[in-house]
This record gives sequence, structure tokens and C-alpha cells, in this order.
Amino acid sequence: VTASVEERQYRIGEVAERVGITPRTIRYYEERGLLGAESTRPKGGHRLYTDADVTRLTELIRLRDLLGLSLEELTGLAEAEEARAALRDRWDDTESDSERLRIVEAVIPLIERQLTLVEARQRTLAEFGAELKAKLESLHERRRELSRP
Amino acid sequence: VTASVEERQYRIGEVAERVGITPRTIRYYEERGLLGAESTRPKGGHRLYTDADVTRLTELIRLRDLLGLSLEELTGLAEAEEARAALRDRWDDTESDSERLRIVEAVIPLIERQLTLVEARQRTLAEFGAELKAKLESLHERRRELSRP
DNA sequence: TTGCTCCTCACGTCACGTGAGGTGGC
DNA sequence: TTGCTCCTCACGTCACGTGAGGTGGC
Repeated sequence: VTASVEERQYRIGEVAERVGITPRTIRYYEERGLLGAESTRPKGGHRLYTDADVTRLTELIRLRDLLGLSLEELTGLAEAEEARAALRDRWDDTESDSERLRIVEAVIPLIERQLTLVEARQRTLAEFGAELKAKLESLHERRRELSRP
Repeated sequence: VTASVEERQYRIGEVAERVGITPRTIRYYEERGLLGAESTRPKGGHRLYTDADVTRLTELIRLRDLLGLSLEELTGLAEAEEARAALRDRWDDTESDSERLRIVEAVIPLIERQLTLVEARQRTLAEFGAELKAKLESLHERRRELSRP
């Protein structure tokens, strides 16, 4: 597949550093089918990635870290990123308007699911934080009582 | 160790269910030194836990799940729960006021560290949520454009 | 040509999951 | 006594970490 515009390519080490993971993780995700290996790569040849790949990986890692999802759960939500990437990359290409509409309408519920998960976690975290603050308050209180002569 | 008040005791399965984990996880934490096995238990005898143990475990699991901490990192923060439990359990016991003050002043910075971690995660989650909402907005916009005749 | 990064096995590790076979308390 | 839950190995799994030995591009 040849791009009309000459796009900057990255090697696995640079991608890993930008995303904040190791090359091993990227290879593992590819091995498990999460990243879609380029079929063009010759056996033993170096892997090459685009800016879109970096964005996609960053999103995946964020979902993994912030929501604690397994790779299997990630695979489901990752479809959203794939479709969004398809939207972004092929927006000006040969896709028809009806095809674009189909992609948009497929992506919306996936992003909504992500948002639901994030908001649920935000609520439990807020609750936890409130409890910690209450604990701190009562500890300070006790310290004041014990410090009094 | 005999308690002055007859305290309700729980077996590992009941504790696991209340905390939302499996008995295996509890045994593993004990094996790794996170839970402090009762030295009184005979080899092969059943493990028994108190309400204080359940509370402690719940806090540990919450830190693990919400912050994604490793068991080694948990061990550090767990000292806070241990000390707080000591405070709660032995508050009316033989401890002197100076000893109580020492415990309180040891616990405060540990809870503060927990709060710092929780607040940091709250911020990144809020940022993520905002990005997701922005994405949804632009997707809805695109859908409107494409749906227009 | 020299480094550097990359490649593919392949074994190790962390945090448990999952039986296998056996013992203990209401 | 009968179930049920518990016990201790011990091997399996998931998500990578970590070399071992070798090849590829500026």
C-alpha cells in the first residue's frame, strides 16, 4: 500500500518510547492480534509504524492502565480506535458518503461504552478520595487531642 | 491471644466473597507476607479472620484495582492500614498516650500518600473523559453533516 | 566497515486460576 | 455419618521481562 503523501515512519523502539511501553509489549500485542501486523513485512524485517499507529497504541495503553482491562476486553474496545483511524485515514479517499456514515454510526456506541467505563471509575475514585479525606480529618483530630497537655 | 469481647470469626471463603476476590488470592497475599498469618494456626488448620481483617483486605484490593499497584507497592501503603488497624483495635488497650500519638503521626503521611495517588489518577481520568466527550461531539457533528440530504 | 537497533526463539516472572487428593468442623 | 468448606501441593495462564544469538539499515 503506497501513501499519496510521504508519511514519516517510526521503528518499534521509537514508538515504544513515545507511548511509554517496551518493544516487547508491542510485539506481544501484535502476536495476540491487537495491532494487525503489516502483511508486507518480510520475515525478519523491521516493523514500521505511522503516527496513526502511535495514536492508536496510546489509546489502548490508556484504556489498559486507567481501566485495568485485559487484552481480551481491550480487543473489543479497540475496534473503536480501528474504525476511528479508518475514518481519519480514509476520509478523503475513495469512501462513499454512505460508507462514511456507516463508520461514524458504528464508532459512536463504542466511544460511548468507553465513556461509560471511565465515568464509572471516576465515581468510585471520587468516593475513595472522599473516604481518605475523612480518614485524614479524624487522624488530625486525634493528633490534636493527644498533643493537648 | 484472647479477646475480651467475643468477636465474630470468618472463614476464608466468606471473607473472599465479602471482599470480592477468591480464597486463592488471600492465601497468595499471606504467602507473600502481605497479610500476616496467625502463628497460632496449626499446620493444615483452617484460617480465621476478623472484621478488622476484612476491612484491611478491602482497602488493599481497592488500592490494587483503582491504582493498579503491584503487590510490592501495595506492601508499602499497606503499612498504613496495619497501623490504622492497630490504632482501632488497641485504642482502649494498654497503649500509652505517647504511643498512640506516635502511631497517629506515623499513619498520617501514609494516608496522605494514598490521597496523592488517588488525586493524580482522578486528574488523568478526568482528562481522558473530557477527550472522549470531545470525540463524541465531533462524531455526532459528522453524522449530522452526512445525514443532511 | 562499525555501531546501533532491530529480529526471533525461548525461558523466567508476577499474580493469581485450577484441579488433585486429602483433612476438619457444624 | 454425611456434606460442605477448608487444606496443601503443583502445574497452568496471562502479560509481559530478559537474555541468547543473529541479521539489517543509516
